[in-house]
Order: sequence, then C-alpha cells, then structure tokens
Amino acid sequence: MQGRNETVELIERLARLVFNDGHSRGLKPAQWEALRYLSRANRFSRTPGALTAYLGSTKGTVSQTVMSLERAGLVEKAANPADRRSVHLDLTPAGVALLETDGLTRVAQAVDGLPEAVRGGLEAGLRTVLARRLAASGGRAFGICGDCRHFERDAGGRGHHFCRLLHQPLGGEDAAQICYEQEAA
Amino acid sequence: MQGRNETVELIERLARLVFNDGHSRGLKPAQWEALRYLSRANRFSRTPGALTAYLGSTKGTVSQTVMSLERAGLVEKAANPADRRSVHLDLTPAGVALLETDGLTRVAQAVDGLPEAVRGGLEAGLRTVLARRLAASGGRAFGICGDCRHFERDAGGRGHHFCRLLHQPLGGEDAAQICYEQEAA
DNA sequence: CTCATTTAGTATCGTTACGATACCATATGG
DNA sequence: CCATATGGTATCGTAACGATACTAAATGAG
Repeated sequence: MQGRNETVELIERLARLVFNDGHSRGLKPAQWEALRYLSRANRFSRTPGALTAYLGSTKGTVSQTVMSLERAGLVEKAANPADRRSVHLDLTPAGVALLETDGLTRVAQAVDGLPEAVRGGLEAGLRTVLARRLAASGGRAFGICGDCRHFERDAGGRGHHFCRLLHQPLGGEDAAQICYEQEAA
Repeated sequence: MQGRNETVELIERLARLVFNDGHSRGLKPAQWEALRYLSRANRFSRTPGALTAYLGSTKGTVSQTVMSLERAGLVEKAANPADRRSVHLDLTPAGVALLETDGLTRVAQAVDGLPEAVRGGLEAGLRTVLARRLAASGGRAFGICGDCRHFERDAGGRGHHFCRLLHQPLGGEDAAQICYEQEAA
C-alpha cells in the first residue's frame, strides 16, 4: 500500500517543519503549544495535568515548561481551593499579548487561502487520523465543551449552561472552549 | 475564517503527537527522521547538508545528530573524492534493520485502513500545504528523482537514465529515490 | 478514625536538541 | 594569488525529555 506510506511521510515531514517553526521570538515549541492550549482551554482544564494529556507528554516535562513560562511572566499559577493538590494556570496579559502576535505562523500562512475543497478534505482527514491515533493510546479528544455529552444547554436560563459531569454552571465562554473531560455527544 | 484556524490547530496537535511518538527504542525524534531520510534519499543527497535542508534545521544540530547515529553504529561516513569538504552518509546494516522494525508507528496505524476517499483528501491537502510552506521559505521539495525536470529517462539504454543537472548516470534505484536537487518537471 | 492507596504536582539526573557563534578545510572565481 | 563561498565540526547555554524519586493532599476501605 504505497499510498499509506506516502501519507505518513507527508505527515512526518510536515510535523518536523511545524515543530521547527516553533523556535521563534525566544520561546520553544513546547512553550508556544502550552500558551496556545491555555488560551483555548476552559477553566476546568487549565492545569498542568490536563496540559500533560493534551501534549501527550509527561508531567515532569510539563512542570518544567510551565515553570519557564511563569519565570517569563507569561503564565500565572493560582491555588485551587477545592483541591489543594492541584494548580490552576492562567495566561497573564503579557501571555495573551504575545499569543496575539503569533497569528500568522508559516504553516498558518500555507493553510490560508487554500482552495476550500482542498482545505475541507485536509481537515476531515486530519480529524479522522487524530481521533484514531488518540483512541489507540487512550488519549482524550479535548473537544469543545458545548459538544459534550455532559453539557446541558440553557439549564439555568438563556446562556447559562451546566456540566452534568462536574456539576458546575457554565457560561457561554466556557461552552466555546476545549475541555479535558469532553466526550462527544 | 474559523476553518483555517481549526485546520492549523489540528496540524499543530498532530505534529506534537507525531513528534512525541519518536521517543521509542532509545532513539530521539530527530534521529528517527534522519534514518528515514537516509533510507529514502539517492546517493547525491545523503549528506549532512541535504539532511539539514530536509529537516529545516541547522547544520550544527544535524552534525550532532549524525554523530550520535554514527556512535550508535547506525550510520557510516565516507569521504567524497570529488569534493573533499563534503561527507557521504550511509545506513549500516544495523541502521537498515532498525528502520525495518519501525514500520508501524502509531500514526501509521491511524492512517492505515482509512477510507480511501478520506486518505486521498488528506494526502492532497498535505501535499499542497507542504508545497506552500516550503515555497514561503525557499525550502526544497525533495521530490522523486524520476519526476525531475533534469531527469532523462533511458538516456543510456533501457533502465539507464541520466541527470542533466549533475551530469551523472542514474540507475532505476536512484530514479525512485528522493533528491536534494529535484525540481518538478 | 486510621492507614493504605491514589492523585497532582515538583525535584533532580543524564542525554539530546537546538540556535548561535566561532572555527577549519576545501573549493571557486576573479 | 587571494578574497570569498561552501561543507562541515566544535562549543556554549538553554530547554526538552524520560526516568525516577519525592511531597502533599485526597480518597476509600475497614
């Protein structure tokens, strides 16, 4: 099956280029990825543990990366009163600002302006491969909160949703972000 | 344009997972990628310089990676009589054997068995993004030798081809491998 | 309640990656 | 002949990474 090998090689090569592109403006690839994750994750998912699962890495490594971002003033830690073992992470204004200047990576430029048919086929393929790859190793999907089977829309009035798993109220902002616990509806 | 951001995020996340999968059997991601490249590159392209271009890395880093593979007995260096500055790289039998056991990475498994329509769309999208990304930074395509505009088929009889750029005869093996100098016909 | 177990995270070690810079040897082209 | 370009190595400092050991807090069984 030559097609399969070709596709895998393309993925591997593109992965390497994407990774190397991450060495910009003084940050490292893992640091950029952590910032991007924290900007997209809902409040239940902004922890070292969830970040570890998202990156497919190990907690020791992630702890180190988070510390470097904290030293750089891009991320802040806060205690979680409900569970004093866990740490809540938030981007600082400086972190948000830095991320906003990151909009046009070279890969994003390459994807931008792609014919819609090609982009759609690419996205569908990527989604499927990612889902299969994650299923094979017990990885989590980190899908959108609002698409989750535990999500109860407008449970407390218009725009006031509810998570049946965590028993927590959810705002519109939360519902649009990705979540560690998300399972497709 | 939400679609574009979605696609870029999928690429970034898959890139990270592919990268992390490279930490297997004592080798590092960069070392696996170097081995794979050397198994696919034709004899003109098995040099540190070409590997540097393929990986989108820097020559210092690649020099280090190649040295580690040489110490591990997976790669051999040979002098190039035509240009004594340059170094020719070859996989050792141990390197070839190791690479053969690498066939089923977790991403390859995820791609395997993909519905043909999805796989085709994915591959087309990846090719386009890769080509655009490379064009944006002067990167080379590293396409198949036989698809090159400098390739002259059967110039010296059946199966004896010729490279008009390097003025070198090419066998069938060469023609099927990837090349640093390749430019689409 | 107590104590074993689990969970969230940190600390430390050794190796590698990586960019940056400096450097060396060989080629190339006035 | 000599300036410059090219292919590669050496070295430095930072970060990544897996591995292992560790701390503290939560949990759960008796």
